[in-house]
Amino acid sequence: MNNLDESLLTPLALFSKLDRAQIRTILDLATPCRFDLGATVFEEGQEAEFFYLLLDGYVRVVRLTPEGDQVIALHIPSGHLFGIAAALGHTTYPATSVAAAECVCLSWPMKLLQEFLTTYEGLSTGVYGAVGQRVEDMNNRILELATQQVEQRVANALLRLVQQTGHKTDEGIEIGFPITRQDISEMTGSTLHTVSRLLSAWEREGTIKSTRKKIVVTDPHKLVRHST
Amino acid sequence: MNNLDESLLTPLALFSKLDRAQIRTILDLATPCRFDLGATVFEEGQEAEFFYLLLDGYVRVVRLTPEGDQVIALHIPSGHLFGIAAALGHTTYPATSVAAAECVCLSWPMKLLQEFLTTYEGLSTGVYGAVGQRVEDMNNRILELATQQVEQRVANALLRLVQQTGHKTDEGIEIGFPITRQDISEMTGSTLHTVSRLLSAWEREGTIKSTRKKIVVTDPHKLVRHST
DNA sequence: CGTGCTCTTGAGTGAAATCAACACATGTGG
DNA sequence: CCACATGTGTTGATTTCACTCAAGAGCACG
Repeated sequence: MNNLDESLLTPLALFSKLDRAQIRTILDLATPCRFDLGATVFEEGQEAEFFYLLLDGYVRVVRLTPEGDQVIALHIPSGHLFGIAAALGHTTYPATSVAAAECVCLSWPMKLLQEFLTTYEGLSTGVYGAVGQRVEDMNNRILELATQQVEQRVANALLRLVQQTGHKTDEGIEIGFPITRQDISEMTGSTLHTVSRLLSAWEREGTIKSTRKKIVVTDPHKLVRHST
Repeated sequence: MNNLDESLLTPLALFSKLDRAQIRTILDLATPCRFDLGATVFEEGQEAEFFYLLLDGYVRVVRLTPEGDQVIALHIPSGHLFGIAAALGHTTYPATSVAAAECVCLSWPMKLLQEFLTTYEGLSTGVYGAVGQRVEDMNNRILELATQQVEQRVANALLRLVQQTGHKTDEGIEIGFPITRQDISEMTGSTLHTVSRLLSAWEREGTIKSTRKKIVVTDPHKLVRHST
């Protein structure tokens, strides 16, 4: 029996339909864990032993091609589940997960997932809703990759990052975790050179400010114009 | 009460865990329907009223960008469910579905989907397994679009079509429904001109044979070489 | 027997990758 | 504390892949 506080879960939309006792039960089965920036939570193809709830930080989901190119599939913000492969019939993880910032998580053995979903009616709606959200994101990503130019894709990627992870500073909205040109190129199917050129141009025209691993969007409206 | 024969569903993996009585019940709630080649089953954004089981034919799932570009997300082969938006928390269809060949379907009111999933334990595994399969496909598609050249993407698209819909003829394996260069370009984020050039080149080297709306792969191995 | 679709092919162009070189920051170990 | 390696970012020059533009040929259907 661990002593995790119920207030960890009660504010999360995912658990909003559960009562205190149910949350207590779930919490008592959880194992807390921490990951340093850059640490790997699990790798593509591994037996899917655990699923996770991200309490704080950001997790980056990446895939690797046989040729060695890396593609960033999505970023998970705190409060969301990840590694829920088994809910969709997988027994191995379909992608690698890496901590994009210091991360605090809870984990449960994968076999509990099916149990949770059937036992706690309210949970499955939320879980499958989240899956649906990700499917939609992926769909939009495909649309973008198939029809848009690199400039638009990079602008869209930044806008999404700002929207999902941004926090206000006195200069504008800053992306919530360290991110490199290389990372952005892997999110957009591009190269770090092209991304660097674009960001330089945008910095010159006053749309963003950027230092090493940090990007602040000062004029989101201009970015939106670049995105269409 | 309609008189649909139970043998429509019994061979399908999706229903393999249900007994005769359960299949009878489900079947009695179904409405059969037919779609001509090119007919629209439902459109993106519409209220999701029904979900469908494709008994025969092929359904093409397409999305439209604000700029009017069309992208083909995937093809549904017979025996599979489609329009199951509600299982992932959507109330509207996330994409448009068009008959890529003559289609025969069964349809059910969407509100029955939740009911079926909770009532028939064995069904939900299959349904979510299918969703997982599609998520994986989409993921691979993203990887392809982000890292591969047009030639490789077209080769992969053809291989997938052959695998999923192909049937043997005396010349090779033929794709199971009429398909144009334009269609292939919309599957690969390319243009009909580039696809035409590639197919011409492959025909010259003896990899495929193609006439209007028809493609026969005569040498799959060569195609595999073009795909990597 | 014209009127759309579908497909082909050539020529020119352009967006973004590649190639190449350097600048700057960060952290490490001697 | 400095020397050095490493990771990150910038920018120019060159190249190439695939798109755009353009024209025409073949087929299918009313």
